[in-house]
Amino acid sequence: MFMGTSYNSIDEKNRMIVPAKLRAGLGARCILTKGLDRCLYIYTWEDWDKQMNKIAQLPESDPKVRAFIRHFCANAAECEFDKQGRIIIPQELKAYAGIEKELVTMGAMSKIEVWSREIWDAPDNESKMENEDFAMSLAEYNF
Amino acid sequence: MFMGTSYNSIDEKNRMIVPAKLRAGLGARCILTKGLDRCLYIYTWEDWDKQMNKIAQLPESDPKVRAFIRHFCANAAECEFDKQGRIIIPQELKAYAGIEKELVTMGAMSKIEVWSREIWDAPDNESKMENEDFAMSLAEYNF
DNA sequence: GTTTAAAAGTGGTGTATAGTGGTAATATGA
DNA sequence: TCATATTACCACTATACACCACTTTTAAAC
Repeated sequence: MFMGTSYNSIDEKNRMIVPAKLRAGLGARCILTKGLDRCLYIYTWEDWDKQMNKIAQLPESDPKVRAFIRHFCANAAECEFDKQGRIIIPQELKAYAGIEKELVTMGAMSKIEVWSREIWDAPDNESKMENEDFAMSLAEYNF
Repeated sequence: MFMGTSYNSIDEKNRMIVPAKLRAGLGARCILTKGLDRCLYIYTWEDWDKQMNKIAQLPESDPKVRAFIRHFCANAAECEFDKQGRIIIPQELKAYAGIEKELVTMGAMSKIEVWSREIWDAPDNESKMENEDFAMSLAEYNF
């Protein structure tokens, strides 16, 4: 179970630190790919496998399903850590997430999300629930 | 069932004591996260786990669910006690609760609430209802 | 009521390691 | 062969963590 938030940066060689606490939950390698919002997902190898199996159940005749598969798989990169615990973010993914320098890494249950700090902190970021929204959602889901 | 109130302080290293009486009800570790008002919640690991399992059932394709997961996980910290029974409060949570030095810790049924003392004692603290007010409100729920 | 002892809470110090930046070596392509 | 890009390696710094010592409070016994 990944959780917690870290603020770090990416260097000119596109290396990013995976915070030690989160790193401990990944093995020797991990999968980096495009997320559903403007962020990147990091999966453990095992969870990635599960996701793939889930997706494999979807009907490929549906164009939306095909687009979904492309979104996930075409950009997936298998990453290994260097001795300092960093992975390299491919250009394509970096661009997709709008990452320039500062980034936010957060645990999100079975995966890790990586955001550009500017995008994450932006006032119009709908993915970031403010407190009242959150309280409302709690009621909605009978929490 | 957590009960009682304690007044303590946080030090420069963001360490706070979990009062011994409350600590006994938590195991070796606990979860610290944002509360609904301007306070923090401490959950037992078991309670947290239950909540997480509930959330894991929700469909991730729903943007609200994703935001929900982010709010829950990103703001949560798994805490372990040091030999003196203290936990470390992450910067983000400290800022959210407006904690500077003095804090109030109170048992609240299945969880523990942590408040900045200044905010808790403030005359405009709506969370601290005086008798007539809350008695009225409870009538609404047939209490 | 006073004394004693144990537990709870506070503060500080040193060490390990996480994170950052840079350099060297290897590979790749022109 | 040379220039560029990529990868692996190394070194430094700041922070976080574990440990220790002390103070204060609470409880208990005389």
